[in-house]
This record gives sequence, structure tokens and C-alpha cells, in this order.
Amino acid sequence: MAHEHYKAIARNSLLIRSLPEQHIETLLSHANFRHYERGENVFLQDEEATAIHVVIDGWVKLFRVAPNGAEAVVSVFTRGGSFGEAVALRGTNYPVSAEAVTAAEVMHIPSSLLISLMKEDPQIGLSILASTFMHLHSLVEQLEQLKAQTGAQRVAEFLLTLCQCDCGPSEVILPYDKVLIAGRLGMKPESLSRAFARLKTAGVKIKKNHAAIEDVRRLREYTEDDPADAWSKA
Amino acid sequence: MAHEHYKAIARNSLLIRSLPEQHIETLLSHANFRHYERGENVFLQDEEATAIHVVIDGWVKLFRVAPNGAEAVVSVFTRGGSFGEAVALRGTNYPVSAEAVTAAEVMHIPSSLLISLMKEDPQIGLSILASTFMHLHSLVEQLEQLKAQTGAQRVAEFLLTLCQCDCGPSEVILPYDKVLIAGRLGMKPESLSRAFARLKTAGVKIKKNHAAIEDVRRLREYTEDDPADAWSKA
DNA sequence: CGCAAACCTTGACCATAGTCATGGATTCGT
DNA sequence: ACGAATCCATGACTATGGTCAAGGTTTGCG
Repeated sequence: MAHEHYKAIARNSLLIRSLPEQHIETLLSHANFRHYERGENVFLQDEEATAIHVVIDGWVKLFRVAPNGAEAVVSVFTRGGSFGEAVALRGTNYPVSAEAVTAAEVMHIPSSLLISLMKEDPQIGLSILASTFMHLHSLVEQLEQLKAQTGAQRVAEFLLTLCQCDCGPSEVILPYDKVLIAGRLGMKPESLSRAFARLKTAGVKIKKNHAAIEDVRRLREYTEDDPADAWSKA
Repeated sequence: MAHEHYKAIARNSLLIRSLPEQHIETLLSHANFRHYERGENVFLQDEEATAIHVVIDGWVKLFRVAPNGAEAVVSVFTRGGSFGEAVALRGTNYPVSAEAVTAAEVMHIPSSLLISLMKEDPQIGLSILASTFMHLHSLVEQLEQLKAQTGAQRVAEFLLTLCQCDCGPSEVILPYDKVLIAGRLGMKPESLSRAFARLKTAGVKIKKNHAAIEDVRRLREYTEDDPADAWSKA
């Protein structure tokens, strides 16, 4: 197979690592890999699920289109991220659509294989449950952010997830374009621009797709403030 | 046991009905029941999970408190609703807090029992996964609504979930107080009042906790409109 | 019954973010 | 290297929803 390198990446994903050791090779050897162009759909909302998806390279977004045409981005995955676990195991329909937002390489694990393996090892079900729960958790956090924070605070939160260090200055690269960042954070691109502008007062400078954070701790405090207080600091 | 009536209700819950027949009695006989006063906590965020919870009577909300003090309501359950499934099975900590918003009766299924039963029957894991996935799905819908709809449209959507018929006139009862409805829909009570006022133009009249819907179909159209269009119809 | 507390509505005002339009910058294909 | 297209920033304006304050209504308790 020409995919040994891809498999190595897959083995490093949280989903695969949580699976029982003895089944990993079986699963990987039956997985298939596919390249997606930017803008190409991986699957559509309401389609029947036939596989679990693991991103090998590039970026993939999950989103819903509301009846009025507005698009709500639910999550964005890159190398090592997996999605569709619960749906694949249960054989129901996708509640969201998936689209490659850059050229992307995605591994697909056929759900038929997964289901048959699960019958001999219930631990697989637990791995799926763990992944599903992580997604659940991330949605709960998104809800909290949407309901309790201003746009600028959500942007700050987003920047913090991008930098690993937890204090001092830091420089991060915006991983995908601003239209998508805006969607992920529940705002319009124009509002994102203004949020960036506002974050200057919290020690953040944006140039192209680089963000320079003066002091990570200060930015974290900014996200935890009451919106009114955050304003008064400006 | 004095709880036969409660168990009958539990048997009717989606979670219990999805469990394998032969384990239901075991699970129910080891479950325990507890009464909660209004405002009492069922559990707190970051506590370790020891049970799955099934609401027998009354209403229970799941919520998170943001660092800035704002509260985000994640979901609200009543008779037959269950929560904490995934967390119980995995033995991790709750990502949310749970509080009775009316006097409530809640059944608790110890996770230790669940875990040991699951070892002999992996189908139990699938039932848990199914419930977890339903919660996931409902969060995705909430995200979509928050990102793509105005307050008034979310209120309309909420009213529609309360009435079973799908066309013609309908009368529904608001199941809990407006502060909580507002929280559930991501707005302040004042905004909820105004949203109700605005829905008058869509054929909805609110009196106390009764909502009279002139035409369900018309209200559904209202939720599907672009906010600007919805406005122009007023 | 009567008072107090909780709940709800309304008004005035303002902050936040969406819309529309414009112009600058960057990227890409030829 | 040129031009087209895309992406991004900004300004002006508007709509939505949050905040603060006041007042009405309902509920529950003594």
C-alpha cells in the first residue's frame, strides 16, 4: 500500500489510539483513503452513514444549513480529528454536512467492519462513546461561549486554543481563512475584523494570518471578564 | 417497594426502552429514587459521575456557569428524560450542573451496575450511545438556532416543539417559567417578553402561561424565514 | 385578607453585531 | 508581469438584544 505514512498519522489520532490494540491493524488495513479538493463535500446532511472519518491532512468543517440559508459551522477538524463515529455505529443519518475547506486527505473506516468487530469486543463501543462524548463536550462549550460571551471574547478564546503555552507572549498562526473562523465563532467576517481590532487593547496584533499575543494570561483574563468590564478596560 | 408507579414511568423513558429486555428489571430493581426540592442540585459540574439520571416527575435543567457568572442553559428535561449516560459509563466528570427547577422526582441507576452489566451485554453500550447521540443532535440544533435565527424565531421554534399537531390552530402551555425559557433560548427575560410581543404579528397570543397559536403552519414559516423577511411581514 | 416576594412586562437607552457599500491588498492563472 | 478574483478592512447605518429602572400582576404565606 502507498498509504503507510497516512496510516502512521491515523494511528496517532485520538480515536484510533483509544481503540483496543488488537483490532487497530484490522481496521487500518480495511480503511480507505481519499483526497478531497477544497470545497468538496465529504458527506451531506441526512445522508446515511457508512463510515467513520479521520482527517489525515488539511481541514474539514462540519456545518448545517438552516432553512433560511444561513450556515452554522459546528466544528472544524484537521490532522488526527475524527467525526461521524456515533452515526456510523448506529447506522443513522448524518445530522450535519462535511466539507473540505482546504485540499484534504481523509481516511474512511467502513462502518460494516466496525459493527462486526464490535460484536466480539464491546471495548470498541466504549471508544466510540468516548469520542462522541468529546464532541458533545465541545458543543456544550460552544453553546456556553455563544450565550455568555461577546464576539471579541470568543475570538480571544479561539486564539488561546491555538497557542499551547499558558502565559507570557506568544505568536500563533490562524489555521484557516477568516470567513471560516467567523463562521465557527458564530459571527460575520466583518464582525471578526472588528473583534480583532478591539483585541488590540488586550495586547493582540493581527498581521495577515499571524496573531501576536503580548501576554497570554492577560488575554485569558479578558475572556473571563464580564462583557461590561472587558469594555471598561479598553 | 413503594416505587412501582415510578418504575412504570421509567420503563416508558426512551433510554430504558432502548435497553435489552432481559436487563431492564435488574437495572430498575437496583435503581434508587429521590425527591428534589425546587432549586436543589442533582449534581454539580466537575463532580464525578456515579449514576445515570432519569426524570420521573418535575423538571430538571442542565446548565453551565461561565467564568464571568453568566449561566448557559444546555437542556431541560421532564418525565422520561434521561441525562448523564455517557459520563456514567465512562466514569469521567460532569461537564454541566443539574438543578431541579420544580419539585422533582429523579431515578438514579448506579453506574457500577451499568458497567458490570455492559461487560456481559455490549448492546447496553449501544443504548447509551444512542441516548448520547440524541443529546449531541439536540445540541447541534441549538447551535444552529443560536447562530442562524433571531430571538423571536427561536421562541417560535420552541412553541412548535410544544405542540404536536403540524397545522391549523393550537393552544400550548408554557411548561416552566419564563426566566428558564429565556435561558434555554439564550436570551434575557426582557427579550423573551419582547419576542412574544413580536410574535403577535405571526398569530401568537400569550396569556399567562398559555400560548394560542392561530396557525401552526404560519408559525413554522416564520421560523424558516430570513430574519429580514420575517421582519418585513410584521 | 393583606402584605411581601417573585414574576412578568414595558420603556428608555446603549452596546453589539448584521447589512450594504467601498476600496485596498493579496493570490492566482495566464 | 498583468489583470481578475478573492479576501479582508473600514465606514455608515440599522436591527437586535442587553441593561437599568419602574410599575403591574400573581403567588404564597402569615
